[in-house]
Amino acid sequence: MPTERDAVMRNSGASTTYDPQAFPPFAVTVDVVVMLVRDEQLQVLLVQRGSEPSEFEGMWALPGGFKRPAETLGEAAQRELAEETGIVLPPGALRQVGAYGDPGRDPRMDVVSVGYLAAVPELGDVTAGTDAVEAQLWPASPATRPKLAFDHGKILDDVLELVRSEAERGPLPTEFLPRTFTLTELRQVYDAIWQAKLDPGNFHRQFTSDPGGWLIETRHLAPPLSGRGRPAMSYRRSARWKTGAPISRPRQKPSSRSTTG
Amino acid sequence: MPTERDAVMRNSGASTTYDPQAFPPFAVTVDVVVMLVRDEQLQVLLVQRGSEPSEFEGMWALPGGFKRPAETLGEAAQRELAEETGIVLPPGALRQVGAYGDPGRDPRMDVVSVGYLAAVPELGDVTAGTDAVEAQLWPASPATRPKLAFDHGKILDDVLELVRSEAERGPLPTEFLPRTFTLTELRQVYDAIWQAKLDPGNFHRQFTSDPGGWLIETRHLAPPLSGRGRPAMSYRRSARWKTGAPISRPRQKPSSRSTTG
DNA sequence: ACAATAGTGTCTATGAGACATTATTGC
DNA sequence: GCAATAATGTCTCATAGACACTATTGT
Repeated sequence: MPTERDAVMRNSGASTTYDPQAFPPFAVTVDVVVMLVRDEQLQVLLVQRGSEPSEFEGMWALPGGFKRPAETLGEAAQRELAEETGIVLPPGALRQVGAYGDPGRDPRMDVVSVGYLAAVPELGDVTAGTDAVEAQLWPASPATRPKLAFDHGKILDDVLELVRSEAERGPLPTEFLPRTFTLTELRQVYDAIWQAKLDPGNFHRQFTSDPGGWLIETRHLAPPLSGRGRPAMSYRRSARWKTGAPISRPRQKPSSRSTTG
Repeated sequence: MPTERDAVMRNSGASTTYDPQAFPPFAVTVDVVVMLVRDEQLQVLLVQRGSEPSEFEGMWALPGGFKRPAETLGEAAQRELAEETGIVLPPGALRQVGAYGDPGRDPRMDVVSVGYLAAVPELGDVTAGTDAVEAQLWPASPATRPKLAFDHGKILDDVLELVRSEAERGPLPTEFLPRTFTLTELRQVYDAIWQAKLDPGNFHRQFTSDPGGWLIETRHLAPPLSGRGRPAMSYRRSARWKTGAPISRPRQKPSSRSTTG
């Protein structure tokens, strides 16, 4: 919190001009990670930058922009996302990831950015904003995505870890699905998040073991995605599902490692 | 991230003056939650504010202050804590909690604050800073702590949830202890965090079940705290302990509730 | 019938938790 | 010996996981 003793310098640190109302001015921005599951993997919406900071001209980046004084950080994230990509999120769809304020992260100015995550079932029309040359989905994995401008690669890495971790302790994975969904669809979300192939039978039993605890059974059957096969029961997320999950991250991927020395 | 289209208003929103370099200026501050375990409960270091914002005159608050452009958010937190309380933290002792930027959270200016947590074994000399009237420990629980200035109550609530959650998935509890410690001391930390009374025998077995996995056995015995009883083996945290924990939060406290409908 | 998907049953191994028992110290 | 604390042993119950089997659809 501001204290007069520290309210000193307009020019980083060295100045000794004392002014109780002065403080080092920062730009505060929000960056939004819009994530979804497609082709069995997590994908993220990126925008291609215009020519603005020459260091990052034409590079891909997270959509985002300046916070305004009269809005909350979350409201800023929602507004900026809509302005830059045309995507309108339902309230509560955003969760904060963290704040990023390393010196020099933006060569143009002193800026602190707050990252947000929006897990969505799918994207409607994506209309690239005025300054964004283009907006499209990319695989979220560091191995398959382009190099990102600013420190957005770090933000996205943090988001990936957050998603994988949250999947073990909350209903975040259901946010990747529409209001009602089948257990197979939900399992595919977990598979994408953890890059796993969870057992369908065990998965079904785990999520239905506490009726009403994790999921609510709708009385409606959903046809199988491939056209063939038995129709599946449709579920929606339970309001009681705040913390905990009936499932945990598999210990290791299909590579045989026993590094328990 | 800043984009010229959004770099408009100096007066929240309505202005249409276009200036590619302008942005709404914010103060960026850091607030530090210094937490420790004492008297079987989590306690937090608070400072009593001077007369600065009259709304919060004499109230208790988290130590903190302005970020400078040339330092990271974490460095700012470390520096501000030292300036206001005299506490010097080892590197890596701080972890970010979140960013807080609701309009009006500080009546004096537009400010976005980033919260940090430092879990420490104990406090050295606490010397109240120039603007802080006093600095002392308070119980961290909402029921027993004073009402805090600004939105610091919300920040502290978030920290408490973070601590309780992190205890289930990482070595954070060991940060409340010195470099070496006994299993009884570690168990008492978990007890304080979760307000539980974990079984000593089971606790011991869980943390020693994977030798070198969670803890490293030093070859040194520590005398019992009360003077009597068998001396305990001393341990230090394993470098391998990054994620996961051999223990999980007890389902419910000693009140008989079976609300699993 | 057959393929494909949904859902259930069964068995096993692991681990948490309750609780008793042994070990090591000071008085 | 006795009190106090540390550490281990034992038992039970719940559950994750592997995997077989049944159920329901379309072709």
